Amino acid sequence: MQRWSKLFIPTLREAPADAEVASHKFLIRAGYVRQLAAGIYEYLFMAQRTILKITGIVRQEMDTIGQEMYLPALNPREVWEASGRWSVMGDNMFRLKDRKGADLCLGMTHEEIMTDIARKELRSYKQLPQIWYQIQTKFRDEPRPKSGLLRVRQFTMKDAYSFDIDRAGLDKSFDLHDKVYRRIFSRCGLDFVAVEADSGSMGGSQSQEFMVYTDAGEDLVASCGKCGYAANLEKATSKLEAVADLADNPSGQREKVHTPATKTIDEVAAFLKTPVNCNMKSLAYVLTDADAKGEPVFRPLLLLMRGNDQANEAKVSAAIGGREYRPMREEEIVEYFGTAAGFLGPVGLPQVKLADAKGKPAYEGGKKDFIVLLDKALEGRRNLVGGANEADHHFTGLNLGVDFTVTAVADMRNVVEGEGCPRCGAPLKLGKTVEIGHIFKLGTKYSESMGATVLDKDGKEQVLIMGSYGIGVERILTSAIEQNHDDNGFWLAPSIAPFTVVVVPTNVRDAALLEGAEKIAAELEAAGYDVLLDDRDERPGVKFKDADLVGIPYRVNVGKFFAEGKLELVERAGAKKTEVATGELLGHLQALYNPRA
RNA sequence: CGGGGCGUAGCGCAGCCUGGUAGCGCACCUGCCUUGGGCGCAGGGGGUCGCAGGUUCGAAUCCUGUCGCCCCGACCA
Repeated sequence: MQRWSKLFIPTLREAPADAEVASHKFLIRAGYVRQLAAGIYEYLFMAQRTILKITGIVRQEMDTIGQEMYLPALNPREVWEASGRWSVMGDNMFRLKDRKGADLCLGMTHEEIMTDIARKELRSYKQLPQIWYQIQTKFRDEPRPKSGLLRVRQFTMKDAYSFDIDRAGLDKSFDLHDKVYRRIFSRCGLDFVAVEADSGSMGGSQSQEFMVYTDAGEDLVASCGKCGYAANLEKATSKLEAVADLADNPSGQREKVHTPATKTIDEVAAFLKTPVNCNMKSLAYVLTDADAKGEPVFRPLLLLMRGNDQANEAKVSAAIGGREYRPMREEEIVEYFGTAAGFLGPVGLPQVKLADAKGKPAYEGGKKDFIVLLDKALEGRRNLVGGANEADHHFTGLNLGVDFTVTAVADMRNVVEGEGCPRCGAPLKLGKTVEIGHIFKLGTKYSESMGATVLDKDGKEQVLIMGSYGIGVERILTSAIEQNHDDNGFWLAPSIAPFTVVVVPTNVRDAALLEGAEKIAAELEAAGYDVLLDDRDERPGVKFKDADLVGIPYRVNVGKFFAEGKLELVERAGAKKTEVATGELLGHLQALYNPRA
């Protein structure tokens, strides 16, 4: 039993002005955390208690399928060079030097370190499969930390890695994690959804995210209420309604038309009186690659999309093998296209082949050669309208293969709410979410680049097949708060709350009340509850407000009816008050939640 | 990296435009009072006004620089 009067729980009446989302406001107000710097937080007593409960559940569940380790956060450059991610991670990685001048970094994930252990130690297929995990601090120099604990630069992650001899083994390991993750999030009281996701810089073939719906989230998920399809917008596809193509030009060929002062797609469409969907939008970027010597090479990149569609950054990134890219600057547009933005198009652009993700010497060809990507939604379309690479002019009647060619076709557009589910055709819904977990089938990306192999039955060397699996521990807390709060505070599931019940004597100067409360608190503790006794010499109003604020799911008031042998049991979630006889309290509470059950 | 906003007591804010001894509410300390939803009365402690330069007799206030924090954007040519 803990006594509130002895604890440091610095609650605030007002939220700090720079807190926007509910979880941020309440974590500060409830005295859980304080900020040290942008994206760096101090976890005080209450937060730490909750985090320990969460990691306790994570550990208990993970131990059913894997083994816990603890790896260094301080990593030497060489290991990251071996996988090629020393450069890929860019500014997101915290880097430092030791006294000898050697490069080090702070680990942002641990594929490299785990793979390093595997390559040094694993020798035989007989040692497989292995699932290794840890619960550890990660460091990521986010471009923009925000929303309190939702996007930070230092956080706790449960990261797990699987090593198998073949694909079937990986499927099994992946499946085990899927099941364990569902149990973990359920036990933490979260309302979550598993969705198809993009693998991003992790690489690999398949990945699945675990998301919690909340407006504080940064990710969009497209979901189908009918068949259960759900995917991150970075991955989601849809069934598009067919669009009628424009008729052939009278000449049967492309025609250049004068389109003065029509810089935007909407202006062009309105001017030519054509549907926006029949206009082809040209988006110009510059992608960065490395040449054979590892020096950066810049390459113009042109995306062709339907006029009313939006490019999805992650999909584009996937289409170009994860290489970095940025919007083309104005002067570059003039240099590459010979005209200013607004009238860009693919006709007459020199092109190179798109090297695959493994292709070492990047691209051949001249410096001005383009990579041109056509969005899937434009595949098969005829007589498109597009820029003529000449001021105030567009082409009509553009046809792929006749008037222009492309390097590749790829799905790059954002799905729009209401479009058909790719599986069943029912309208898709979009919702904002927070990512709380992510599981990847990595394949051989790390084992191959770092040389992690074992001998198989035939004595043949085989590259390890890997998976990696992460849970954002603090995000379980923040998303729980986002899901369960009102004006007065929040409530956590008893499994992760810092205390399961707070016992509140309304007046500690009344010896009978205080003694009674102590007795009740001791009794509850004996029954397995984490009990907080609010023995502070404060007025009842102050105690009630604080109790409502700090996330404890149950409260017992020891007050004016105590003399008659009665108590009040308050369920924070529904603000439901029940009057119970003193002797019947435990039974009532156990009906709601029994820590020994 | 681009744009916007803000740095004055632990929290929330005023004062700045128009320079002249730094204020309010909450919180905190002492006493009295009160005890079922942030009670009342009285007294009190706490701030190099983010930092560094400059202008001035005098700077929280004006100027320059810098650091920090928050928000939006970093896609639609």
